Amino acid sequence: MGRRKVTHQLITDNSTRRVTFRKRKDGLLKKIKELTILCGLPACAIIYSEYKDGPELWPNVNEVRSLLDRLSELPVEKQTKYMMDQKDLMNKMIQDAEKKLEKEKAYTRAMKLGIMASTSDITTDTDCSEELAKAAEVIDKKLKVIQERIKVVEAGAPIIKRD
Amino acid sequence: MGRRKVTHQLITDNSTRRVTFRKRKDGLLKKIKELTILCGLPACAIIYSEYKDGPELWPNVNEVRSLLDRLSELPVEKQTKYMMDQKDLMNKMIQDAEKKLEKEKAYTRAMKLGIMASTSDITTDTDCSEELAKAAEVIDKKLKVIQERIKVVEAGAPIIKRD
DNA sequence: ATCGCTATTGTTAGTAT
DNA sequence: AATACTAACAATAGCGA
Repeated sequence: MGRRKVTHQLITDNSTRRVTFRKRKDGLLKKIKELTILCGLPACAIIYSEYKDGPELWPNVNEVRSLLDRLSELPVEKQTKYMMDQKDLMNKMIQDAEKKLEKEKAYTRAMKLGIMASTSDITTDTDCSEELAKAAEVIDKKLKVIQERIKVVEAGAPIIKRD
Repeated sequence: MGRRKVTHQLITDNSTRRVTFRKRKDGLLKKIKELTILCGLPACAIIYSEYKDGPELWPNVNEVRSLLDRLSELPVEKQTKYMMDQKDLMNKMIQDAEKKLEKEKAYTRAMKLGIMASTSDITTDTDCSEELAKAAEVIDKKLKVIQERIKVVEAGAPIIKRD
């Protein structure tokens, strides 16, 4: 039959989860591709799964170089500015990362691009996956609200709440 | 009324593009969130836009370090394997990219870390390279405009416009 | 496990406010 | 420009092969 309503909870059944993963991952990558094309902007996604040794990436790396080059042309201050303009959490990360940059030039360049991997690491601990999933949901809602606020504030619009 | 069929082309109208960006970006982030929750895996997305100084990230950057560390621990063979294991639509693009990777060892390094950027300069896309080439042109102009803006902002001009 | 198939739910383009 | 609405279209859950 058709589909069931989305549940927003960890899929416990292994095969179902695998299938869902593949379907949704494909859909996701497609979405990103569309976004970049429709809006003419750079974006990427990194997805880790238990089914592959490494993360699945979007898009390919052909076009990355041009972006890197373009950014490399920018004075360092502005490159750094990308990161500093991000919220507090980013700041710490950057600082920490900067140490590694000295060792790894290539890596450094990528970092300066503001390209970072992150994870909520809700890894499948069968013990408390349920609780974690719920927690994640709650946190996510909070985040959404916060992001909305940020958006509104940055847009310079007053925060009007009506009921 | 409802919607029109998807066009898969750069939206030239500014306001339309902006609205589409916000809608689709939100949808995308939601999708990623769902994927991570449903499948219990870490994933992230990074989206650059002309509307913000820095990229929009999902989810947050708190756990980035652990993820990066985890990746660094992987043996190089498996890091490389990331790309080779792709079977889906990315396959073609990956293979194509692979050749270029050999030339760019440093860049490859960053890639192996799973840190990637992308641009809409998708001149090599096999599907609709012509249209995309056009898009790339437009994007290029956009980028210049953006850089100009950055300069202005750096010069100390406030962007706060409200009353 | 993977693929094809649809009934359904989910997403969003255009419109009005 | 942001928000709300809704029709149309797209994504996909559950099945069967």
